[in-house]
Amino acid sequence: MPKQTFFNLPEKKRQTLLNAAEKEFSRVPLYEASVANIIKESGIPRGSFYQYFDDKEDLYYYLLNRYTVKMKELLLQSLQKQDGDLLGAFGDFFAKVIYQQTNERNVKFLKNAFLHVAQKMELSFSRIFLDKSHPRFEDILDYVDSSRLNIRDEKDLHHIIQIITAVIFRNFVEKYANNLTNEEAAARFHKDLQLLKDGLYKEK
Amino acid sequence: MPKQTFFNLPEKKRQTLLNAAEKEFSRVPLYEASVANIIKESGIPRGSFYQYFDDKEDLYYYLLNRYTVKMKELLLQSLQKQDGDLLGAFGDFFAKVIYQQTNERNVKFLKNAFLHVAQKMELSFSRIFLDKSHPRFEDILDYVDSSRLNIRDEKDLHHIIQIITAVIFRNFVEKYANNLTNEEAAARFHKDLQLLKDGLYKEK
DNA sequence: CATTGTAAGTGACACGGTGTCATAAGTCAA
DNA sequence: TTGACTTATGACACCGTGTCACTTACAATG
Repeated sequence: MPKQTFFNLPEKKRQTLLNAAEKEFSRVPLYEASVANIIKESGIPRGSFYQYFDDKEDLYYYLLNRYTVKMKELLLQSLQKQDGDLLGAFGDFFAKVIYQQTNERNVKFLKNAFLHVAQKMELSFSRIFLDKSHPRFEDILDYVDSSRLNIRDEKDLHHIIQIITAVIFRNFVEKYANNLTNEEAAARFHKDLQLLKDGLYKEK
Repeated sequence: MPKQTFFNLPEKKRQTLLNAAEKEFSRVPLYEASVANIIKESGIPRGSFYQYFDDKEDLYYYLLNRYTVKMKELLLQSLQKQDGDLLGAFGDFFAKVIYQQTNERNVKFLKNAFLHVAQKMELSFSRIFLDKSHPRFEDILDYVDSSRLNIRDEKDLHHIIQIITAVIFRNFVEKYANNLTNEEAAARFHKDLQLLKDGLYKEK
């Protein structure tokens, strides 16, 4: 978190700084962004910057957090609008976020946030399952028994693979982030698979 | 991709370099890793390193790709073992990966790979929905109509939220990575929600 | 209003990492 | 032996980070 000193700053100076930061983080992802650019843009001396923030990341996650707070607000609205229907609310929420981002800078900021994270790593990971150019194996989809799946065409199958990839990925993250035992991690993932299989909603 | 020069190297030298690289990338995530350490460890001159690789990332993704190739092999085995049962295969696969990683260096390499990516960003994102300390709002779960959901207890609800978070996150990534139109992105996400709702499997 | 103590501001600088480039060394065929 | 090409090498220019000794601002106090 930014230091108290930062919050004591006159409104205008603080805004100038945040503005310059948002500009820089919209230009490039976190690890390519530089404090040098932010202070040049905002005219803040280098020493002052480090008076306010521990480092680049400190400022970045402060900004990101402001975005997520707004998102939470949107999700809540969606939930109320949809009378507590969870998936309906998420659908509404997703649309709201993407349609509402008309400010180019916001779009780029979010783009960098989502991409930096995922582009290289998760995409490389999901390529395991979908990329036909991956060496040594025929397309893995040939081995899937589609007859048991709730799908109409190949496109649906891709959706299913995407969903499972996202979920298994998150399970790996959780296991490693929280140092779960193998048993605990396997149990959690099994539960997720069960829910995916049967559906998140009760049968009508 | 590494240059041909790298593959022309004598086996031993190449192994020494890859070994040093894996050690460094196991020690810290990609953006904290340094070429300096890798060449010090392997005794390769700096100039040579840049003869073989464009940069740090070039080498990193080459290593990561070797991991994913192994994973693809494992997934294929699981699929065959489970007679094409998709979710069964993924369950088997997940267990195989986590139980099989007994080499401490491998574990750390994967840990850094999964975490670097996700820890900060996606966790910050999922906190929107789960973190009670997030400002300004009562716990969002209070607004969810649980009666429609296929759950027995609060733990199940958390699983459901985790699943949806993973899927919506991936949808944001796809939208921004591939510059999907809002309509296309919304349609894809809607399809995912439909699948989640009804379940990935046909009813028995 | 001078004094003094505390908080904030500042920029030069030491440090460390990156990628390049001029030069040296190796290889091989004529 | 020579020439043409490929590979090896490490010194170096460049750039960004975070710190620190010093300055300035400001508020409380006698």
